Amino acid sequence: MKKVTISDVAKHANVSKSTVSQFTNGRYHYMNIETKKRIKKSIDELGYQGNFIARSLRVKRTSTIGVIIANVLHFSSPSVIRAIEDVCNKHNIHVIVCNADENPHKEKKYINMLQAKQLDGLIVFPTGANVDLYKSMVVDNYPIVFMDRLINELSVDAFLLDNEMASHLAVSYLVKQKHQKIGIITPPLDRKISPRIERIQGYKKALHDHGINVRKNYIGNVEIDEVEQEIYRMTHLNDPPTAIYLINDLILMEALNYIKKNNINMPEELEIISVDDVPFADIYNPALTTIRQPWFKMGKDAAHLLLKKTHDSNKLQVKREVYRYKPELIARR
Amino acid sequence: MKKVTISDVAKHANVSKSTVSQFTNGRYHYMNIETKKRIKKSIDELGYQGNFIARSLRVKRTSTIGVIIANVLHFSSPSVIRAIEDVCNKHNIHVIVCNADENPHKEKKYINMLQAKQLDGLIVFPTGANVDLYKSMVVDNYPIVFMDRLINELSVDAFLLDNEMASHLAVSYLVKQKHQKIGIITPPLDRKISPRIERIQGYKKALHDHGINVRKNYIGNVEIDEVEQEIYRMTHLNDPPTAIYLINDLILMEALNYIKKNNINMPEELEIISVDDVPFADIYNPALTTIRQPWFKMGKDAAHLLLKKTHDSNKLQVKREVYRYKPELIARR
DNA sequence: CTGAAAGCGCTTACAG
DNA sequence: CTGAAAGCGCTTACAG
Repeated sequence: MKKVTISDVAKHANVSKSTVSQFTNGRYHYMNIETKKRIKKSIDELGYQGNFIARSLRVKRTSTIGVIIANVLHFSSPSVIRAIEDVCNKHNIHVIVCNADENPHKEKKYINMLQAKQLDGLIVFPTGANVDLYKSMVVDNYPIVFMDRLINELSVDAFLLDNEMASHLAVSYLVKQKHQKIGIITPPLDRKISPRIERIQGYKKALHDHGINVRKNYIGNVEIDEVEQEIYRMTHLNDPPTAIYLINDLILMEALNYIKKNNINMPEELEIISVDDVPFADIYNPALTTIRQPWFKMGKDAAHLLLKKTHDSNKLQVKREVYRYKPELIARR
Repeated sequence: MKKVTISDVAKHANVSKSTVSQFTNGRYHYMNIETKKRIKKSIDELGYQGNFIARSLRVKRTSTIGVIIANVLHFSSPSVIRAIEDVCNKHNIHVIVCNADENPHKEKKYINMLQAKQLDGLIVFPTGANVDLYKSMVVDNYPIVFMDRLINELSVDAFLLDNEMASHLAVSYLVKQKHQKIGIITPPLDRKISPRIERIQGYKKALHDHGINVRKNYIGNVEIDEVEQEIYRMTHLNDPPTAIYLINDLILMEALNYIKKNNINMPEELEIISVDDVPFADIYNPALTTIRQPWFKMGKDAAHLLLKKTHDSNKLQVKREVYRYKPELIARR
């Protein structure tokens, strides 16, 4: 597996490495047609393939960006990744995807790894920790963009759902279905992950707008493996909620599991609604009402902005921009 | 965003680049303790982070492998990827995942890209085309391993399901449920994608073993967007099948869609079984019986073998190994 | 229109 | 125990 290098091509075509390089980089407007032909022929005959690593070292640009997903288990991951890849492909930029698994240590490891690999920029769904690490990246003016989550101390552009509106859609839908006793389940709030906080706030605000009192009992902030027992707790209150708002798809899965195992009649005995559409929402029995995030659009926009940043990385970021996207209610019954 | 290099560290610590390099590579058994301390201090003070690209160029090893998935829409993708990443992480190897989208052109583009990036090896779910490209990789003794699919002309190790057994499990299960009229739906067979072919063969063989005649009418090989009309066709035959074997999860999704839209009673009016477990099989109403592939194990094994190959890439492959994995029936009713 | 030279940031024999 | 030198495979001013 001996590799053919630019020197081999140069020798074979009887020109200098410089000339071959000009050719492979498409700068041959002024090149003798014979030279061009000879180089082309040599490349084909030798099966020459450029060494991207060597090129990157020289030009100080890897034409590669990284994306760090907080948790790939979300059903939305493929769409976001796909959207990012689509725009990057068009610009001949490669994408490396990493899964932080909601684990700040993993997140940090990946960031260090990606920086060591000299990636041109990063799109990240931050776990919420590693603030100092991000801060130093901001100071270095390293191109970076957040998705889904906001970190207040950091001046990093972010692409997010209008979470308050999402909660408003959810609560209003349930109220319209004659529900007044509405619970909510979110993952833990300790790491101050913005969508969780904002969705809870939105939920409280929406209840208020509908003249419904917030009941502490109806609010659950629990780990994913405690969701079932949390639903058990809520549904076994003296005056239990008749509907529960689940703030993401993973919680939805747990809820469906509980509902099924306990033969709960949905929606008669318990109604649910969740943020993030799932691929089986349509075919489920009964069909699931969800609130869709425009992930594909968000991914595209984030990628575009990041690519722009990688090109004018000299320009210092003046102020953080936060792009909010409208959620969409998909009422399926 | 001026980068700190090894030279900066050397200057700052008053040693040579060689010595810094020895230090960062952990070869400092013989190093003066003072020198070690000075270097450590300089690295910390300057915030030095090695340039992986430069290192890769020098050592001719990127410590990175690629995986090309034929179609990430399969629900199994996360597990396989996760398994591969787990073993690679343990060996400090990075992973780049690409999605060929069942598109041979994309597949080719990605392979070229990954080779240009000097990846140490590839795990691929081949689309079935690009045989010549793979052939040249085999000739070059480039480390590569196939998953899920086999290409007969190519001497590439492969990790696959025992597809015949999967079909046997499916058919036997249905027969045990008193079905004698059993259909099958697969994607198109033109590209000779081995699991499709083998599952059909296994289906025929299993029917035969149960003394049931194969009926041409009961076999559908169609594109994913034609699955619904194919089910329509089969269920509207004079003597329609009472059960259908769906050979993958994407076909299952379409089938469920059809069944739901047409208010078909499952399993009374039509029973189904499918290969590849889906995340909602348990919570679906009614629960879905599936045939599980040990994707996690397959991914781990494939990664281990590939890493091994990247280390003795001088050893010429003598003969292709095909590793077959046992499917597992998950009867959920 | 083409080539010689320098250099990107590392590592690795080798010398001392 | 430490350093000078060569070189990985490219690209890019610059000279001619």
